[in-house]
Amino acid sequence: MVTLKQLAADLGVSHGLVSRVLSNRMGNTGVSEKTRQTILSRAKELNYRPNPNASALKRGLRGSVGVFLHKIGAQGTELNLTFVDKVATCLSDRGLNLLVRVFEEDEEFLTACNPALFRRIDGLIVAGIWHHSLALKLNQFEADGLHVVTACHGANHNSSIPNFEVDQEMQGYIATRHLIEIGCRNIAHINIRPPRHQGYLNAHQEAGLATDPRLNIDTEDFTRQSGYQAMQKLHTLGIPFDGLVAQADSQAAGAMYYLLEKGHPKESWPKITGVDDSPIASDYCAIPLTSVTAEMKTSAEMAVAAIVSKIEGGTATSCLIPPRLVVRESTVPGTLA
Amino acid sequence: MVTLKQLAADLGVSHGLVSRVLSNRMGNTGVSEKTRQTILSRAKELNYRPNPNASALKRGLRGSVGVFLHKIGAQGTELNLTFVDKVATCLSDRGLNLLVRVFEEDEEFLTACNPALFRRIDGLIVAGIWHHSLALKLNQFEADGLHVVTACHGANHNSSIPNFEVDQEMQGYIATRHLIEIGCRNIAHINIRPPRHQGYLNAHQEAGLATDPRLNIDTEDFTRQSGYQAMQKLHTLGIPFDGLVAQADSQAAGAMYYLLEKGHPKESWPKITGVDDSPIASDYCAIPLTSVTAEMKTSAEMAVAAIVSKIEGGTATSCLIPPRLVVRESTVPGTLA
DNA sequence: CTGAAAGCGCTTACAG
DNA sequence: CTGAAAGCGCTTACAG
Repeated sequence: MVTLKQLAADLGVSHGLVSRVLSNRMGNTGVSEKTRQTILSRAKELNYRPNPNASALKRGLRGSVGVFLHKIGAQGTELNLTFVDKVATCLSDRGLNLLVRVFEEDEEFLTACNPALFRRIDGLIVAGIWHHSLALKLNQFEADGLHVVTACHGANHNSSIPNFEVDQEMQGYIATRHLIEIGCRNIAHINIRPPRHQGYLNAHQEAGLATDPRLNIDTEDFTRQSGYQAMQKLHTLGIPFDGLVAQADSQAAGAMYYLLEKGHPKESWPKITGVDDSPIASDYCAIPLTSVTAEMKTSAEMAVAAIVSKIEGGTATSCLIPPRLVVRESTVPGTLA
Repeated sequence: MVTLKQLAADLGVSHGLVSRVLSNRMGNTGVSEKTRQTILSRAKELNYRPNPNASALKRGLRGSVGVFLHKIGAQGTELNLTFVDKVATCLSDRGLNLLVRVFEEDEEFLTACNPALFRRIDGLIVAGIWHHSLALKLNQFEADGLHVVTACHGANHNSSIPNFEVDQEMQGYIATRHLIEIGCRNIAHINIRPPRHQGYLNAHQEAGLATDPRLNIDTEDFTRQSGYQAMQKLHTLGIPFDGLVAQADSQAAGAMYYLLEKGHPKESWPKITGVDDSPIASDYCAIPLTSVTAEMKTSAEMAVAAIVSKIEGGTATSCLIPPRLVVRESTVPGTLA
């Protein structure tokens, strides 16, 4: 557990110099390259790490970043854990601590957002679903001097707060394009988020195909139940279709469950896609589900980079992250899981 | 953002006194009750919070606790997120930071356990599955002066490291007792963890019932697939049974899926129980599943209390946490979800 | 090109 | 009963 002073004494230079060299904040100070190298290599040898508490104290920082998570995704998707894990690792790599809170309801969020908490963090990453009252709150935090970035779905791009979310329109688009490419010509849609629906429409337009509005089923939430009911409605309609774009793995699971329960042989099922690429897709669907990624890791990385930049006085701009398609049995039989 | 000195100046006393009063560490110091109350109330009014960095620095602590999570439970159970969330809240309430890492493989764990990390934490909470090589590693950390507690399943109780886990024998016991109470007399068992199996046996013995060893199906893992295959084996055996104790919600889900796929009417299904009380039980089973809790929140609370106690120079002892039964449709039709 | 010194906000042994 | 003072491990403006 070597300290700066011990390291400096060992090297025979002042600890101020060592600090400046190691943190690469030389200011008006100069060093010979030789001394610099000696300091760097000895620091490595002795495994020196600055004490984050002392550093933060001196620099007037807290050394922690808050990560507030509104639970998103249907239960069981584990999107949240993936996000937290990645944020934690990225922050830790930069010597920052993490203050996590997970919320199910807005009220809990507001309670947790108290002055006591804000005394302990330099910045706040908020993840979940974007909505107007949340944005107002966050703008107020910014005005009070707390740096904020979001990794929220459906963010308003006019907001001055940088946001990092997957491109939902592209999610709808690549799922639909995939179905078209493998030969589907009548593709139903379990609809809830307009951007994803737009992607569904765009893929059809690009391929010169018409969409049948009757095959679009609006739903209220991302539960398995809503997928089940949507499939039931489609079935009742009686219009044949050979593809189904669901907006969540959980909904796709519910749709498959309906088909299974009603005894439809699997060979007769439409080709189905989901969204999230969650354990539900790989393990909890009747047929392993082709799905579009939610890019939680990427948004975590970007959110951390952005909050760090803001804390250090820099800037950060929003980014819409492109998703990827993960092909499984539900659209291409014989695919290895 | 009031500091100790500002608060002291406002009160007209020395900041040393304020520190001692607020932290309740009076040592040889005395204060009149009146002064004490004045200090306390003014601190509250001004919303004073000690700077955790300064406090930790002075006290020779790091102010952070590591939480290392070996992913446990089948995917989709969200046990891990529940645990992290609770640990985070408990630590935060005590002014401690959190350094989370989530691991899937032992190797990642070992890589993360490096000196650089240990410079940043006062203690380590390890959650996941207990195994011997892990224990050796943890004992070594303890020897190196890092405080460790575990919240691991299947811990060896001879270990000197305090462990907080749900009572697995009781999990098997209360699930089985419940089935016996509602009238089941031939109860199959999807078996993987010996303690849970022991609980299954104990419940029978207590009720004066014999168990049929042929209805015990050994499995290799907690996946849905293993539950599916176990149900298939039971079906092939042809021995009638009216209850089924699965050792995980995921296995129960797989067993139900088999029954559904083979077209067995739900009325003819055995009464089924799971373990974990996860979203799988409530949302992803063909029938909402009666399940036994994993008590992740309680073990998180206990682990935090224990690590804090150790850091502050106290002691901590292991605890086996009693689980609870959550009754749903799969054993008592008509139960509200 | 380099070092001495002040100070971040606390805690606590010590002196009165 | 109470306060002045040293010092935790850093960073950085300043003097040489």
